[in-house]
Formats: sequence, C-alpha cells, structure tokens
Amino acid sequence: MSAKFKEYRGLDLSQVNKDVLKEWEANQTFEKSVTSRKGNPTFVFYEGPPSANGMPGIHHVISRSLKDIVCRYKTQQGFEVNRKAGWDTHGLPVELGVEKSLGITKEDIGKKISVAEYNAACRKDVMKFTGKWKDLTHKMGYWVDMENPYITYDNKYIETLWYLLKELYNKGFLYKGFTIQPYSPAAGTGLSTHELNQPGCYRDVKDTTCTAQFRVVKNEASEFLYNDVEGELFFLAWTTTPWTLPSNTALAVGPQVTYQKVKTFNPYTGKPVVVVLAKNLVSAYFNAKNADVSFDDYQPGDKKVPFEVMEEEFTGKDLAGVSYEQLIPWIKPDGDAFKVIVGDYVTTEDGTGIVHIAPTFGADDDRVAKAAGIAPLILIDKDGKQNPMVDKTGKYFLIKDLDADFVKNFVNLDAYMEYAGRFVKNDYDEKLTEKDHTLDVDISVMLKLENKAFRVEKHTHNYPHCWRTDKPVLYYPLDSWFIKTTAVKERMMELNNTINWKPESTGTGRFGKWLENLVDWNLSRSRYWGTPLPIWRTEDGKVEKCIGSVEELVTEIEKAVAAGVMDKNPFGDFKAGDFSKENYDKVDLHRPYVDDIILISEDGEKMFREPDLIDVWFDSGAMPYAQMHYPFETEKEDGSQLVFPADFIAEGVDQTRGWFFTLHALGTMLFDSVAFKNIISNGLVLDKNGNKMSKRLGNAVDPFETIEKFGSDPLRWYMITNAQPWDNLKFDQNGIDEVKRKFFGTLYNTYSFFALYANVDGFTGQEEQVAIEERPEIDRWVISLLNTLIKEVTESFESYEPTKAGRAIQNFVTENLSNWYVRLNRKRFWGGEYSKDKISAYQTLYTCLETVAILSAPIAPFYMDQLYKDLTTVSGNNALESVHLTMFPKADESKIDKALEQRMLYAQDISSMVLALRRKESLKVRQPLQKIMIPILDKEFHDQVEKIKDLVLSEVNVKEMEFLTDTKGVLVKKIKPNFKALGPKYGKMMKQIAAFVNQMTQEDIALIEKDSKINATINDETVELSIEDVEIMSEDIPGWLVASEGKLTVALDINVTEDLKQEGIAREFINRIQNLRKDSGFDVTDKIILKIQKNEAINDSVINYKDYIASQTLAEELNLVDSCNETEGKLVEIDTNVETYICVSKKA
RNA sequence: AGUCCUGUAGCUCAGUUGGUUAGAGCACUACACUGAUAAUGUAGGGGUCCGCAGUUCAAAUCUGCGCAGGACUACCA
Repeated sequence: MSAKFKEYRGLDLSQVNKDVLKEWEANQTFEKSVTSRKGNPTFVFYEGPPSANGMPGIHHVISRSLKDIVCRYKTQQGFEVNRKAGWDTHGLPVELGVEKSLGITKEDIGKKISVAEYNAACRKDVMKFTGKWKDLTHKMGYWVDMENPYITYDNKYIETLWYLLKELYNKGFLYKGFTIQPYSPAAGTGLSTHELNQPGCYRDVKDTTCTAQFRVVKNEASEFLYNDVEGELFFLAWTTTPWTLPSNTALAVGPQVTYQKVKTFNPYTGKPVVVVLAKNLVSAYFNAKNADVSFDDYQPGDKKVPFEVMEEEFTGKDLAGVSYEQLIPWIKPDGDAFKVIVGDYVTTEDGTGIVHIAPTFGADDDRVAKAAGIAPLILIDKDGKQNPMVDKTGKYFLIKDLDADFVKNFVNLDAYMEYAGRFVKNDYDEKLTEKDHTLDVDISVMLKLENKAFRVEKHTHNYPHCWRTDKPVLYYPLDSWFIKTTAVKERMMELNNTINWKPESTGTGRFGKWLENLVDWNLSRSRYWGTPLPIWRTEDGKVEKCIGSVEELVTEIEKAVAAGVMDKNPFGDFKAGDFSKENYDKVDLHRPYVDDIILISEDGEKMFREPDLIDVWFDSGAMPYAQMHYPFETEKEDGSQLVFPADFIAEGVDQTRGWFFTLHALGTMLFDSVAFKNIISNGLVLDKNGNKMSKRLGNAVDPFETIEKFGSDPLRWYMITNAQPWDNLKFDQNGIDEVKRKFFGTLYNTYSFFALYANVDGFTGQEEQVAIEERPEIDRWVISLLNTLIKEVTESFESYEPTKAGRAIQNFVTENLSNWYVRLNRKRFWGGEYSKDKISAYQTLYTCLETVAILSAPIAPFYMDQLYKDLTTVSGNNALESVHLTMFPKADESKIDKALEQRMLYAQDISSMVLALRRKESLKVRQPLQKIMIPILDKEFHDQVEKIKDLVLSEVNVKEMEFLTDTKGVLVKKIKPNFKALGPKYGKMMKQIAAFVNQMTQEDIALIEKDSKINATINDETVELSIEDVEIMSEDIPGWLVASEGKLTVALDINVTEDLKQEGIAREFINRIQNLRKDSGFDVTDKIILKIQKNEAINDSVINYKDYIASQTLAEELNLVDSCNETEGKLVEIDTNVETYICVSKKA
C-alpha cells in the first residue's frame, strides 16, 4: 500500500483507456465481475447478434454502451450478469458479398460452383470482420464474453432451431401457402416484410403509366350501359405497371362508387369513344375548358378534345358482372375471366376508380379475384409447373421454357413472340440502360396504336426496392412456408403491454401498431447459405415430416437406408446424446448435405426436403434458446437450465420489426411469455448537421479513430448525456471535447487538488472518521448533496435512464463539488495546522471522489477505475481490485439535510449578488469591505442565513452581516400576486386582482403585513386578500447599494475606511508574493525571507499586517527596507500608481 | 398516403401536476481572479418556446388544424 496519492502531470484519457485495458486483461477483471457474483440473483441480458461481415460503425458504440452501462450497473448492484456474445452468420448480405467477390450470380450456383464450395466460401467470409469487432468491443470497454459466442451457423445452434420449428409445427403454427410476395429477381429470393422495411427501400421512381381502354362486351348483362351509346364503349383503368396488363383477368370497381359515361374521342387515334370512369375523377381526365369544344369540328390530332359527360350514373354494384374483351390477347386464362368485380379497397383518390386486376402480380388482386371466382393468368412451364407470365429472373417466359401443349392451346404465338423474353424492368437486364425503352413504354405504344390506350404519361410514385441489390422488387406468386403469427396476435399484444419499453412510444406506438396489423410470418427463403427448413415431403405433398433433432434425422435416414432409398447414412457416425464438439463436427446441417437426404414415408414413398431456407430473423429471434443448445444441453442433471426471459435487451430502433419482433413472437408462441422485460431502443447516429452517416457521403465517423483520439470514456459520456438515447444523436466531435474538458477535466483537477495537499499533509484516508455532526456546515452540505445524488443516480439507472444519471453526476461534480465545495475550502487545505477540521475536509472530499468514481463507473469504466484505485490503494478502504467489483453505494437518508441544501443555495445566491455589486463599483474582492445587510423576511429565513453567514462573508471578503428586520420602514418593498393561490379562488377576477395588487403602495403593503389581510374593491365587490395570496419581497434600501433577486435582497456598504484600505493592501502583497514564490519555482511548503522596499503608501499596512502577511506566505522574516537590490527585488504594482520592490528568498 | 417521434438562444439540450422575469452548457463580448492555472469566477448581449386557432383568470406546457425534419408502416391501381 503506497502512502501517497498518485499525482499526474496531465490528463490523457486515451492513454488511461489503454492502461486500464491492460490491467483488466491481466487481472481478468471482467471474469471476476461475473464470478464474484456467483450464487447471487441473476440479471439476464441478451446480446443481439451483429453480422460480422460488415465493419462496425460509430452507431454500434451507442447501443453497446447502453448495454454495457446497464450490465455494469446491475453487477454493482450485486447481480450475476452473464453476457454471451453472438454472431449472426446466415443470410442474404453474406451471400451477396460472396457472389460479388467470386464474380458470380445466383444462377451460377450449382453450375459454375458447387453449393458445397459456395457455402464454404460463405462460412469463411461471414467472419471476416470479427477481428475488427472484437477490437472495437475491447477498446470501447464493452464487457461481453467474446470467447464463447453463439454462432448461428453452428450445428448445435441449428439443431435447436429445428427443435423449435418442430414445436411450432406440432402446435400447428407452421404451414405452406401460396401468396403474392415481394420478390427480388436480382437477388433471386422472396423478401420478408422486415426486409422490405429496411430504411431506404421505398424510393420514388418515375415510371410510364397507362390508362387503358377495356372494351365492354355488348350482351344482356351490359345492355343497360349501351343506352344512348353509338359505337364503342370502354372501361378506363389506370396502372403504374403496364407490363402486368397482359396478365389482366378482371377489373375491380368500388361497390359504392358512382360511375359515369363520357362521350369523347381517343386522343391518340381520334376515334370516337364512350368511356366509363368514376364520377369524381372525370375532371382529372377531362379539362373543363374543353367542355364547349364542338364535336363536329374535331379533327384527329387536335389538342383540344371535346367531351360530353352523360347524365346517367351507375354504382360499382351495377357494373359488377359485366364482361369486357381481353385487352392484350396473348395468352388465354384457364377459367372464368374478364369481368367487372367489386373490390372493397377501390377508391377514387387516383386513377379512374376502376382498378386493373392481375391476380398473379398483386396481393389485393389475388384476393378479390379469388373471392369472385376469376382465374389468374397462368402459364405451364416445361416441367409442368404453374407460373405467372414472368419467370424468376424477371422476364416474360420464353416459348422454349413452356410446355408445348400449353403453348399450342393457350398462346397466341404471333402476337406474343415479339415480347417473349422481355424483362419487365430494365434494371433486371444487365444489357439495358436507363436510355433503353422499358417494356412499359413499348406496351403502352402498342396500346396507343390499337386504340386501347386513353392516356400514357410519366408518373412518380413510391416503389419498394430490394435492400441489398437496390433493384426494384416484383410482387410475385410464391410457394412459401409461414408461421401463423396471426393466431397469437392478441396474446402478443397482451404480453407486449407488460414490457417496459424505453421510450414508451416505441412499444405502444411503433411496436404495438405493428402487432395490430400483424400478418403471418413468411419463413421461406430460396437461397443457399442459411438454416435449412427441416421438413421432408412426399412428391404429392400428402405426407410430410418435420425433423426436430440430429438424432431424429439420423434415425430416419437409417429407415431410408434399410428401405434402399439411400445407399448409406451420411451422418452414420453421429452418436446420439454425445454433445461434444467432435461429435457435432461429424455432421453438417447446411445445404447441400441435407438436400441429398431422402427419407421414406410410412407407406414407403420417397420424401424430399422442402428446398427452402428459413428467414435469418428466425435465427436471431431464437437466440435465447439456441445459444444454450436448448433443450439438448439444458435442464440436465447438472442443474443448467434455460435462461429465459431476458431482464434487459437494447438495440437500435431499426430492430423493432426485426429482432424485437422475432424474439417476442417466438417467446409468445413457444413459451407463452415475453422474451424480454425491459428494453431500450436507441435512435440513429447522425452527423453533426443531422444527416445520415454513410460511407458514400464521407461523413461517417470512424469509431477507432475517435476512441484513439479521445478515449472511450468521453465518447461514451458524450453519447449518453448529450441527449436521451432514443432521440437521434447529432454526433459532433466538439461535444466530446467539451465533455472531456468540462466533466473529466474538472474531476481530474479536483482529484489533483486533493492528492497534492493530502500528500503534503500526509493524509491517507486511513484516519479515524470525523463524526458527521462534528464536521463543519459546508462538509455536511456536500455530503448531503452526495447522498441525494446517490439516490437520484440509482433511481435513474433502475428506470433505465442513464442520461439522467450521467447528467446528475456531471452537475454534482462541476457545480457543487468543484465550483463550490473545493473553491470555498481551498484555504482549509493549504497552510495551517493539520487539525481535525482539515481532516474533516480531506475525508469529505475523499468520500465525494470515491463515491463519484463508483457512481460513474458504468458510464465511464476506464477513468473511474483509475480514479477509484488511485484513491483506495492509499486509503485501503473498500480496496477492491477494480471499481467494477464494488457494490453500488446506498443513499444514507439521515445525511440528507434539505434545509442545509436550501441555505447553501442562499449562500451561493447572496455571494453571487455581492460579487455583482462589487463589480459594479469596481471593488476588487481582495479589498475587504465592512458590512452587508440583508432584510429578513421571516424567522426561518433568518436562522438559515445566520448559519451560512461566515461562509458568505469569507467568500465575498466582507467583515460583518447585519440582518434588517423592518420595523422602521426603511425598506422599500415589492408586492406580487400569488397566482397559484389566487387562481383557484377567484378565477375570472384574476386580472383585476392582479392590477389591484400591483398598484398597492408601501403603506398598503405595511398594512397587509400587519393585519395579514387587506380588502380590495373589485367591480363593487369587496374581496379579502390574505397574506398568503401575495408575495412580498424587499426591493430597495434607500441610501445603500442594493441588489435584489427573487426573494433575496442584499445591501453592501462600500465605504472603504483607512483600516480596510490597509488590509486590502496587505492582501495585495500576499497575492504578489505568492506569484513571486510560484515564479521562482518554490515548493508550496518552502519557507521564505521577505524584504519590502519602503513606500509611504504601504508602510502602515505592512507594519500593521505583518503577521498576517507572513503567515499566509510562509515568511519566516519580513522587513521593511530602505532599498531593495534591483537585481534581487521585483517591481510590483500594489495599487494604481503605487509601486514598490519585493525581495523573496528561500530560507536555507 | 397512414402511424409515431421531434421542433425552446447561433449550437447541444433542460423545463415538474398549466401559475406571470422561459433556464443550463458551448460559442461570443467585457471584466475579475491567479498556490486547482492548458483551470476558474462575474456580468452582458442573444428567444415570435415552428405557425394558426381553441380551452382557461392564466398555455412553452392541454386540444385541434397546419408547417418543417426524422423514423416507421404501405404493392390502393
């Protein structure tokens, strides 16, 4: 144990960061922080797995800081907090990264490169940035077990996923369905809604849109429409995707919408037509200015097209059932089609009020078509499978890829050939650029020529794009496996209400609304690198089997081998019940190995694996179970069990529909429980101008550089205290710098001050504690505040509000501890005897510093650990190896003295006012003054101020304080209505009462003070105002220099007597001498010999205050001399035009 | 398009149950202090509390309608 407190020559937080890291590593502090809590209650934390194939950014620092703060805090509260790191390893980002680096596309997988090789590449690639992640985690001081992480591609991890899938399957939550889904031809996979909801997916794009004319078939059903119509009658329908028009099989109308016929000409062909559209939208298609244009004068090509709205009106219901001719007769649908149907979602907000229906390319379309018995436009491919008109690469089917019989019976080859093989979006064809005509344009032009297009124009609309390939998404019919989350929707909402969300609005609003509009979770992904769906099916799909463990799979394979379906069992070496790594290394549950496994049904039919992978969000949402290899290695004899649910998780708000959702869904469906009880969802990190950070814009902040430059502590402190974590953070390096100077600099200075003098006096912290009641007022004050602080910080951390905790600590350190306590007590520390009072001061300051270190440790783990150790290794109190092993202090209510805190506020205010008065009169603080006077409002106030009298006097350098009780009326008073008291009583009369009070004279005030009431006449009514209804304060004391603020008024005697003048001069001397000492490089404790050259203006002062000067400057001798040797002496200015020489020499 | 969040000094943020002089830090200006000194103190300037309307004796605060920014949701053609 060293006897001296360590003194530093500067504060380098970046270096502290490095030093403390080394110690943690050497001492295994993190491990100890967990093991030392063994046997205590646990606090369960789940780490959301990042994907290690991307670089960590500054935004990762904020969510990881939040996690770390809570976990460290809970550890300090005595909980055992295990923290297992994890890696998200599957999924599209990895695959696309590999495709890019190998220079291949999805089409090439299985051809140019085997699936096995491809997946091996993914496995390798996904972990490429783990080094960087570990490094950042380490440097930023995020304590999490990186040595034993869970990895989602691990066989054991996958085995748990299979187990869970089987559980869901057995509960009937897993089903196969066909729906229209977002599909990315470029990525070759369907996209889940969460993927589609990645930021930036919806973008404004300008597309060619087309309002097409659908010719009404004249028959019995449509006869009523043909009333008064000569020639051709059309329905108008608008689409933003003209490429879906060949797949049209119906038109939808709103059942309540009113429609009208309009007689006009087709603007492109000039042919006379009658068109049907919603009444509300007539004006959108026909300019009222053209209403008078003559039909007779119209020539094809004229810009102004005449029109006439026919009076007859129809509702959507009337139109339902009317047939129309196929718009683009390339391919015949197999079944009923080309009829008007009703759709409840049809509105007249845009388009024509008649909606083109292509059931193969729209979810709503599919739904209403099915309901009306309308067939979709289906193609049969050469494998005999049903398809929409567009293949999976995003182009119209080539004839060669279709079934020959189908082509013969359903396809109009002459018309279709020209368009077969065309990509529906230019983005899908690498050979096409933006300049090339899109299919939309070509089809629109074709329709124009055929008198089938009524209007063609560019239109900007919002369209979803694939989050990885940036290319537009297609809505496409896909076979998929779903989890029936809708079945537990109500329960999920109920359970969600029990979760403590920070901020609350994310839980009730964003997450709650999402749950209200829940759809089934689409689990399928048609890719390669991911968790395979463990379902095997017979070819006809009638028998299926869901596999829930490796053991079960091995057993099933044995059956297949026995039946001769498989040659041998590829997983034959696997030993059931052996959970060693070696055993699990014998199998690989990924593709292509599982694809090669053929099982056999009870009836002896072959069963093949459903080729899909599962959504990666299932991987991460299942981490509570899979990280422990549930249930295989939990709930065993050794007592290990599932750690569930979490007490706490934290991630970015962008995870709301991702991880937060999948955790919650699985927790609800599998265990009928929440998966987490408390959650902080943090906002985004933006650049200092509020823009999103991106590599492209070059405004991304590198976390490594930032930590290297500033150290992690100020970075963490800044991120946490600058704004609430759920608000977006406008990241500004100047903010870190400010935190460093303001908070860490001040704290460091305070410690340095303490260490300097403690070492001089030999204070070690081992001294017997001075009883709190024996300590001076100011010590008890700061200790009171300290305990208030402990309370506040604890409450803030407990309610997951680290921002409040950090701000409270910072305020205490900079305002109360440094700026008031230390500043006012400097004299107690330097000079003078090593008395009880001095020890009390040291002990008080020591306690504050140590407590601040412990309170702040969760947020600033590095510097606080150093500070803590610098203090405790000397004192031996509470001397644990690290601050992170300590217990959080408990507030001692008995030490909290609110009255004391209040009167210290008075002291601060009075001092500040006196200093302001001095400034006004240009009276230096070094010049002592005789008296201040304070009018007394009540006894309590008097008692309070009396107690801090000395403090104030020394702070402002004044000799005495006089209390004025106003009996003689020397005070000028001010009176104000007390609105809070008057409001409820008088309501509407407030304005008049306020006016009455404001015009009260000094006599009136005296009266109300005497009688405690006064009568006011308001609107001929007499109102009795009591003393409680007003606030009275003194404002002025005639003849004195007065300052007044709120309730306080202070008067200052500015008369400088000869005596005061002399004392002032003495203090000037002390100041000059101290400066000389310092300039000469003397030690604080060095004794000196002083000579001062005589000067009329100062002689008396030096003689009268000789002892005072000597004691303050540690002068053994002090003499006035006739002349100081000029080389030895220094010329100093004592007062305006008063100069003399001083000689300072060290005593031998 | 809908939902949610945010909007207070040049910048970053506080602002309790509505109560009458709207605060702090940074930055700026001036002054002071000088044994915590790459600190510190005091004072000053700087505000349409996004706008409008309403409720109320009283609105930064509550309500409604807008505006701006952000996030999220969404294939309405």
